[in-house]
Amino acid sequence: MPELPEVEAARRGIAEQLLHDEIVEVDLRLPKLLVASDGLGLEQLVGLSFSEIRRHGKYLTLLAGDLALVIHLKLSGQLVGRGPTIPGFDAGHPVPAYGAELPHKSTHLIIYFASGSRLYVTDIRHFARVRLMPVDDLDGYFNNLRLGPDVASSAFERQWFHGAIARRPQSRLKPLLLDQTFVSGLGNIYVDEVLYRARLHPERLARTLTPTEIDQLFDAVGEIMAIAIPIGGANILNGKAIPERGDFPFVHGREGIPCLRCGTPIVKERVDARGTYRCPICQPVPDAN
DNA sequence: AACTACTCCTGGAGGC
DNA sequence: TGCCTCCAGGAGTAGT
Repeated sequence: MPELPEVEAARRGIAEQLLHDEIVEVDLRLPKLLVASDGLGLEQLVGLSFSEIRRHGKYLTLLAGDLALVIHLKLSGQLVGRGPTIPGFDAGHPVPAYGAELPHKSTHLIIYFASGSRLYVTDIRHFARVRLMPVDDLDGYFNNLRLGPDVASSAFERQWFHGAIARRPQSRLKPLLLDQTFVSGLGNIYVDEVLYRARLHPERLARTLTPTEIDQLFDAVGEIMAIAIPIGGANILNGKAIPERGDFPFVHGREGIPCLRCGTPIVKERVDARGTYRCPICQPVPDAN
């Protein structure tokens, strides 16, 4: 699913290929994709162009005039750029059933630009949302979400992390890292990757971590992001699997496959109703806390 | 305030 | 092969 690296790939694609290109038409095919503030509609984007794009965690914000689009791809959303004068990009969850043809049954929004470029929003499961609001409402919207620091930003800092872990002593590590108000950007796949790299069991309690283990966890977040972001995430790059991605993801989705470190078969379990993968030797079950 | 449960969806996988 | 059932899960919201 689209997590920070995939959303960052979308941010870069839009930033490099679709800014400052006049919007000439907007085609909303799945009305509930859009959540618009009172009195606003996507047709008000026509004649404007996107001037800036920001990302915080898994949220993207596009600015056009005094309007803002806030996009969340949720479980299965995808942003695709196409055009006669741009390289194009595919970021997020692919829609394999329909191949490369666009638009298709799961294409829910198309934004047409003056250059001939198009931005497609696709989503198999219809969970993604695009919010349209006045720029002046952005701060209020994000303040209300109370997002933690973006794990790929300078705000995600080692000493802060030690303190933040200490403030959530009773939390299990996996639910804690998935909590976007704790840190922002990690989802089910990358939390598994981070905990595997840090050799920590998903249900360890925060208060049982030694300072060294907190450092390992902090470092693992940065290292996994440093691997995933340059390749555009775990799912796809430019619409197809990434042959050069090697073994990545290292643990998620690898049930029964030998651990890359010790050869023990990876196990799949449920933690808070989420499929969770770990190495039973590298990430041993904690003692009773 | 801080938990948990429920909700939204449909392609793909598995059973027979 | 085909029909059926079930699963995947981020985050907003309602309920406790």
